[in-house]
Amino acid sequence: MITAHLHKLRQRTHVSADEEQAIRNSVAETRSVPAGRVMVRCGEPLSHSVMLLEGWMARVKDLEGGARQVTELHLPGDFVDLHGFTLKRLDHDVVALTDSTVGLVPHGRLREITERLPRLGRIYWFMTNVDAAITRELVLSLGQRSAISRMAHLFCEICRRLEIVGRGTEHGCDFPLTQRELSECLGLTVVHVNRTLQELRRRALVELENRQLTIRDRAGLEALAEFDPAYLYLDQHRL
Amino acid sequence: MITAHLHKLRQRTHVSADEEQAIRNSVAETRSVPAGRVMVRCGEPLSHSVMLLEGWMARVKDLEGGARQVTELHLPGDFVDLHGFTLKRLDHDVVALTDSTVGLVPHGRLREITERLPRLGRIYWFMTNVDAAITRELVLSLGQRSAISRMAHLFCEICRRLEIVGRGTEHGCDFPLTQRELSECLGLTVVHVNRTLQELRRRALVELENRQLTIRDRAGLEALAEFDPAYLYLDQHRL
DNA sequence: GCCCCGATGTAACTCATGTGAATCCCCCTC
DNA sequence: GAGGGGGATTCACATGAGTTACATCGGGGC
Repeated sequence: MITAHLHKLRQRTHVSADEEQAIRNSVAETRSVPAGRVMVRCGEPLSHSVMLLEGWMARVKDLEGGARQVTELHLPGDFVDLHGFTLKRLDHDVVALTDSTVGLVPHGRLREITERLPRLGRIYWFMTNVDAAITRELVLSLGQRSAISRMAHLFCEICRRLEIVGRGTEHGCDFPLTQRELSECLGLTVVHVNRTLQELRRRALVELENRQLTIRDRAGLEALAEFDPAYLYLDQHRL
Repeated sequence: MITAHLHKLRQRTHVSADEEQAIRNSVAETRSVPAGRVMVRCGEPLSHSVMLLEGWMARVKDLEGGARQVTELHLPGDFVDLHGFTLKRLDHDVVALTDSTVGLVPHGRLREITERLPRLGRIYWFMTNVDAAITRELVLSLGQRSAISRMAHLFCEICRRLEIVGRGTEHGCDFPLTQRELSECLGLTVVHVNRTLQELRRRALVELENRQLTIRDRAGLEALAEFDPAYLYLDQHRL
């Protein structure tokens, strides 16, 4: 269950047996979460962090008029609120997009890790910095990329991130979001998401049907998106 | 010189005498940097982090066609690339927007801090997480706020952040960006920045002249922006 | 088998923002 | 004080994306 998380870490750096044991011991409890549930609520005091074992979640920020923006999508193996360990409360909600399974990690255990296994502490610091890099790339998308390039970029990113945890291939992956949720990720309206999706299909780049993403022309898609995975920091790091 | 940085930290948490000493000792060298210089270049291997002592800098990401997006503005007291300590290379450039002074902090000394002063390590982890929160708020702006609300939000944020380090008041602050740079922060064209600026002036909310920002109606500005400073985490934290 | 309801698909029209110039205005320099 | 250059401003026009309104599809409940 926790293997996705370990895959994700080992993609980026060595994890010793000691460190792996500490990670396993850090999960105090696992829980099922139904789709739609608010897993972590904006502003509430936090005493543990949530490791996503199975399913998809999203960090969302709302505006008064009802507008909603997804700030980051979370896939199996991600900590959805590791930053909550130092921040102690979040500036956004975390909601389950699908039925999910999570592991709860008490902040006390994370704190011990920073005291007893400073290297593992740096690994987790690193992982929050990778989250931040993903968010910066989204800023670039929202600020400068056209709707179609933006959507292409999201597909490239998600598929690549799923590959790492053994849930996607170069030809596609599960993609359980509705067009409404997709629109909240991309800063577009549902109608325009629909148009853009059709344009991607018309250009024979991707197909999205039945919550399944099929990539027909990966090179073409990545070119359209100007996708460069460097910001995911997928190579090995000394930490 | 380093006082802005200490102010910024002490706004958020207690810093002991020991910790303060470690911070002061961490700066190996100070340097002057002219406006326009690329301080840290995307992708280059890093061996130290840069603390901004005086002046403004920006993290920028470029697209092939020449489009450029600022992902975060940096003010005196900020580390511009503390995340580089764990990432080892950046996914963006850092450029000086004004003549600046910086302190260089070798990664070795940061590493020692995580080993010998784990609490100070957590404080710095916390600070990178605050940077990430600022970036998330920008995602919300770019994805959902209108041009005028987006610009109002930026003014609210910058002024508040400058107040903390003693360089702004509730009535305004220095604002040395050109309209082009402003457009790169907001994901707008220069022309539309100009229009929007005039609309803000017409509504008697702010005035921007001679690189000086004057806030005429703070409550009105914050309402227009839906500005809630919670995401800056300005209260005291136990770390 | 039928009804609901959410998700998806389409079309027509509107509007915020982008494009591409031209002009103006300082401020600097020679 | 003539010339130059970057920034600011303005205008006319183009367009990508939003809005509104409806039609269709498809699965789940009864």
